[in-house]
Amino acid sequence: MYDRAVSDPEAGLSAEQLGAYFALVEVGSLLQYAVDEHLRADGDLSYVQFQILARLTDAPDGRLRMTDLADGVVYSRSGLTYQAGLLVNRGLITRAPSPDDERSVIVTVTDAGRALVAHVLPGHVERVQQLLFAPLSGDDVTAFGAVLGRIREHMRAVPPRSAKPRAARRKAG
Amino acid sequence: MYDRAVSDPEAGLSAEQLGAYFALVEVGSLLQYAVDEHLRADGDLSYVQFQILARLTDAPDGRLRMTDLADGVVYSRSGLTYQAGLLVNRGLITRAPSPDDERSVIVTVTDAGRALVAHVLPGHVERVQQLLFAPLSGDDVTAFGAVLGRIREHMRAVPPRSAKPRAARRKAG
DNA sequence: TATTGTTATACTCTATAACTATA
DNA sequence: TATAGTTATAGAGTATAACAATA
Repeated sequence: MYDRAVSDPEAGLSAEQLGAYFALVEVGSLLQYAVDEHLRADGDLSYVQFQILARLTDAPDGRLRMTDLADGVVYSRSGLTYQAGLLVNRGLITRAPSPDDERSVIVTVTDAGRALVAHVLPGHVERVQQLLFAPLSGDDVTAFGAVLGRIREHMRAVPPRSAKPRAARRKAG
Repeated sequence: MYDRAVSDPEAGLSAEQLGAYFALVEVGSLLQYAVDEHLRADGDLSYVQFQILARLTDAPDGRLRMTDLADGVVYSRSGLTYQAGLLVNRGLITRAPSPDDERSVIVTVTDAGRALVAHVLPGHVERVQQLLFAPLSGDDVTAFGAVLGRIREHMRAVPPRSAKPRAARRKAG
């Protein structure tokens, strides 16, 4: 890769860090690509749509507020509204105002939505297995997962994305 | 995450694998997001554009063929043409037909392009350092990089993306 | 006044197919 | 006939801002 440009000693990344960074970017990109392709072909779903459905499938009663979904799926609010609209049109989820808080909208997976997740899941998992884990030993997975978990926690300590735009906007004008 | 839905024993991912997978997706996404944001703010560059410039900066004489760029940057040919067009408009690269093979186009970084990379690089590396490596020990980085490298090699053994569309199309019709 | 969500809109990016030109 | 690249075009996705409604 562009090692010479980036591993300038001044810049502050060792050759080893650099290699890990590039590998992470490439692996993440390739995995994303493969998984996306499968979900699209097998269920006509984008990865984001799959995430929404899967999260709902896991939630108690298959229900979550829009805000809760947005926090997990990384989206802007309008982006989530857009995606949710697509899923509603396909009968995979429903939206209804919350009884508790009339401002909120409760999203619920339909049976069709659950069925689609179930349909797509085996192939999804298979791809992950074959692409990501096939070349790794059990110990590798343990070590890899541990480090990633640590990084994730560290990153989470930093600002959340969906919160910033709205909150920051109001101050700036 | 959607553990219940995905960790179905039938499906074939252990809880540990699942955790690693989710962590990878989240870390990759967060890192991408942060880095993208910085490149955009500091240099008005998308990550892809930055990759193109950085790869050229590293190449001998700062020159590469379009095809070589496409292979590395994961793009469809038309997508690369589009991005290259943007960079040409900004004076960051130039395009010229290859003397060797008149079909080919040689892309070259301009001084302005090199300057922009140099301008953006410190901040870019800083983000990676702070977000990705800050919570890791030297040993962590070593282990992490080793596993990622193995995965990457494994993934590379699988089909390349930019090659498929064109090659597959001709057979299908 | 703050929060939840939608809508309108504009823009970026990507992919497909058709096309040109060279090998 | 195969390869390199461009163009036209259409579609998906995203972000911003303005908006309505509830707390």
